[in-house]
Amino acid sequence: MEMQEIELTHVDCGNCPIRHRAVCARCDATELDQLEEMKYYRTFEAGQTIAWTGDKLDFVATVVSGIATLSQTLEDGRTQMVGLLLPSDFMGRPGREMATYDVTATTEVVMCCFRRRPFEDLMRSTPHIAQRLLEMTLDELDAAREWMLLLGRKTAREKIASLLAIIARRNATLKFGQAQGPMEFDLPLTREAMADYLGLTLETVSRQVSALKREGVIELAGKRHVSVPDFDRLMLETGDDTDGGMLV
Amino acid sequence: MEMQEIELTHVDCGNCPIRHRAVCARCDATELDQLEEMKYYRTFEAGQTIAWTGDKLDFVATVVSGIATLSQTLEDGRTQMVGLLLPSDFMGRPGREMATYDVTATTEVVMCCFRRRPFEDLMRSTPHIAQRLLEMTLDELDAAREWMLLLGRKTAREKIASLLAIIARRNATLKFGQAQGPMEFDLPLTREAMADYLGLTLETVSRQVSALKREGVIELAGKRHVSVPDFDRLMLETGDDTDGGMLV
DNA sequence: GAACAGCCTTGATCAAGATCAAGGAGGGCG
DNA sequence: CGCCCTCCTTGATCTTGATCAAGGCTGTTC
Repeated sequence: MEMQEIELTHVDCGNCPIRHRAVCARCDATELDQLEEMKYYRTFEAGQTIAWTGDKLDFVATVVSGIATLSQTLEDGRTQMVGLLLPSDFMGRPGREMATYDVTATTEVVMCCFRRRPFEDLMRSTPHIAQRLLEMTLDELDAAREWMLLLGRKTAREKIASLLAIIARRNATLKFGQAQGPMEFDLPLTREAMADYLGLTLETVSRQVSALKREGVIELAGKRHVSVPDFDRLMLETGDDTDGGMLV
Repeated sequence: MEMQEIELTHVDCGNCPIRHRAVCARCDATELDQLEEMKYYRTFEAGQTIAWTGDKLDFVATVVSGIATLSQTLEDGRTQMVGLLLPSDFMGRPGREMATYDVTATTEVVMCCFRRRPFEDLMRSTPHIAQRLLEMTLDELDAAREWMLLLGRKTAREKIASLLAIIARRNATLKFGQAQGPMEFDLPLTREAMADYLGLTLETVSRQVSALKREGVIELAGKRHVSVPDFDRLMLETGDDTDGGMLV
């Protein structure tokens, strides 16, 4: 069966990724209509908690705009970010009632939501959806494993470089379809959130970012705006294999 | 649709988890027959590499017996284990040609394999399979995220305690259907493999295991045989929330 | 049973990153 | 404008786990 992107013209919400990514790849009009009827939008403010671990979560959703994080916390308050939701990412788990992570809006976030029950029903009657979700979940699993390598074996400097590379790449992909040229972007995370992502303290993040700046690997305008004059130079700092990898 | 375990009597390989877990949960005889025809077994010796990152991998498989690991390596050789395959776990990715991790047999391993192409075809025509694989993949993703918390935020001692708890629990589940009583098991991993799992060095693993033994949290017979006199006591050392968690 | 190999333990020292502490930059608001 | 608040930076010191090094245990091979 061949992948086939639908015409976006018959989608009233061009941004809504559940159509574009999770369903439309192999869709027909009927399915779209069903999804169309059950979807609704919610907006969360920056800093707002979308769900706490253990909360009942009666919807699944995709991020339309903004950035949200998934994180887990130990008894004594140490927290580790375990997922970063960018536009088009999927959130929630069909077949599970409870949230298993804290979900927090980092910026203002718009989500396209589907009530869980009807979505599950549709999933059962529409094989493409499970297949597409499987693909997306496998991609997430790959990303999680890349992240495990980072957490377990990289130095602080390599962690920072890796995070910058990930954001830069993802940004470039969103904008241009692929990475290219000198890159420039705003960090969507505070130093503390970066630390939670990387398993470091915020002081260490700050120091390493300063070091990369001092050495000309990156340039900073203000605290958040980053430009990367030479992406390959940055990649050298990540510790990653230069050829393989990056399949996601 | 209700889950429904098949009678294992009409399965010639009672152990083969792709039948039992990935397919049989919602199966009919026809599907079983198709799977039956395309499956074959392979045995790998302890220490043998099943696939290197980048290798062409023309099958998917489930572990029938033995233990295998997934790991990733940085340019300079630092390695991080990113997956542990125990009996009934699934390996390989429908829709992808290449292995993205090194897969290594830790003990002798028997796998029940399906050539990738026919399996993918079957998956397309049999929605249950994608749905079941999605469930399994989501479970793996949860486990990976739990693991990220461990790698990013736990101390060496907590890491060791967590690993022991995971193995103890998994072992008890396999044997009794759920955790219970005083637990006893053989470590399936060398100290070095444990270190790769936990993002530590083998020396640190050795020291922390010794410390837990010295303090009576665990008992050791030889280097590998562990018994846990009081599971709750061990859990206290993991740093985890005692109530929540462990949804997988 | 001696020699060897693989795996593990323990000790001494070192260094990366955490922790503790102080203060700076920018932005919103009275 | 001045105040406060959040976020960030930098310095000094401490701690955890890494690194370097030596040797022990167990099982296998000849």
